[in-house]
Amino acid sequence: MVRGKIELKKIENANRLQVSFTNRRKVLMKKANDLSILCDADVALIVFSSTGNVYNFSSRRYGYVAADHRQREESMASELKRLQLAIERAKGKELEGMSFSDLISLESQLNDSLLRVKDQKTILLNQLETSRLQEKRTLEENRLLRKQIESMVGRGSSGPQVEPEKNDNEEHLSDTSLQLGWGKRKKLKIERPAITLEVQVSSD
Amino acid sequence: MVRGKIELKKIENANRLQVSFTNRRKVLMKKANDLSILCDADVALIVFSSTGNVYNFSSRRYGYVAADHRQREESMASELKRLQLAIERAKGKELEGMSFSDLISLESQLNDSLLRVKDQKTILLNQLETSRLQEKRTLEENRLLRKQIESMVGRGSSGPQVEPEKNDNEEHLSDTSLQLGWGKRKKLKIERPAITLEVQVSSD
DNA sequence: CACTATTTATAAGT
DNA sequence: GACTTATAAATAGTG
Repeated sequence: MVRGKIELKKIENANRLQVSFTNRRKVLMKKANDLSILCDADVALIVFSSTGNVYNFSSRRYGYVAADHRQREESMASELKRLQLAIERAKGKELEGMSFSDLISLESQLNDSLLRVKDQKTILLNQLETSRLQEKRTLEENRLLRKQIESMVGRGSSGPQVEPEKNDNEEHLSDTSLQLGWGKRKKLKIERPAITLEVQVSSD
Repeated sequence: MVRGKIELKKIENANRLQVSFTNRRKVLMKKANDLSILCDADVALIVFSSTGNVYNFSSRRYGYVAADHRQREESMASELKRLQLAIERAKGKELEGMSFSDLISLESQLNDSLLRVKDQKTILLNQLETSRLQEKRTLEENRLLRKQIESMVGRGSSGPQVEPEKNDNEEHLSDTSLQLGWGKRKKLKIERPAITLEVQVSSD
């Protein structure tokens, strides 16, 4: 700048500071704008003067508004806090501040939840049972078909015209059904907690 | 700038754009810094390049960090989503995608929660009982004190100096304990499902 | 990255 | 603020 480099420290003269602030702010905004246009960038700039004024620039090609951001972030933060508390309470923690009637409705909600979870378990198991039965039926059908073919071909042929590789299909299917369930049956059985009934009864 | 004014529109040559972006970004940052120091202002600047890079400057004299606002917002949003799902599941909804073992651990967690909630109810009730007893004791004490005063003053005084309206307090407390609980026990008891064991056995 | 011609930005004064 | 001026900084293009 003029008359030698200026040193990088706060301008003491309030008047000069104000003038410098105005000029530099305008230039900064302009350069931010130039950058965003010339170089296809998204730029957001917010300036608080020492007197408390706020100046804002945003290219907002992505709808970015610095001022809004604060608000949005704040509201998200509070929503997050709320949800975290709700979860803690659903886990049966942070219950200290709750009234008795709140506790009761929470308890009843948890009971509802338990029912739903158990229903879902039942649904899953039924699905497995169904597919196991279907698999069994398919296997039986296959067996019958193979028998039928054998009797049709008779002992006249030396090689199998219907390749036993068809078994591949069958095997694949049973593999799937195994994956889906029966390999885990025992494990599932073990993981049974026998506490539900006990808890419910004892608590009343 | 050089060779006549440049026009304010996106630089088409990708290479030149990149160079220009780098230079201009640096200058913009420097000027933001200069402004904040020289003019005692708070400046926050965020730049997203067209390639997705993020550059940030903040004087943050007010603790304001324009920094990865977007990133923070994104992570908050996903955290929010996660929590919302967790809550739905704690409520026993949105269970479709869950594996059987997940369902089982959810069930066991819900059982834990129930226990805790019931404990908390008990604690609350005990507290109420305790304070009710204490209240009773205080009343008794008051009665004795009044008697003592009466005997000290003798038959000289005509009206009661300690008002018997204190009874109000006691009634309020017992009302509360009634409101809070015992009317709903039966309802909770009814909500028992007996499906789990049956299902597990039949599936084997 | 360095150089260079030219435009911009700037402080101080009017 | 707006204009002026002397000088520093930034910039696009080039080597």
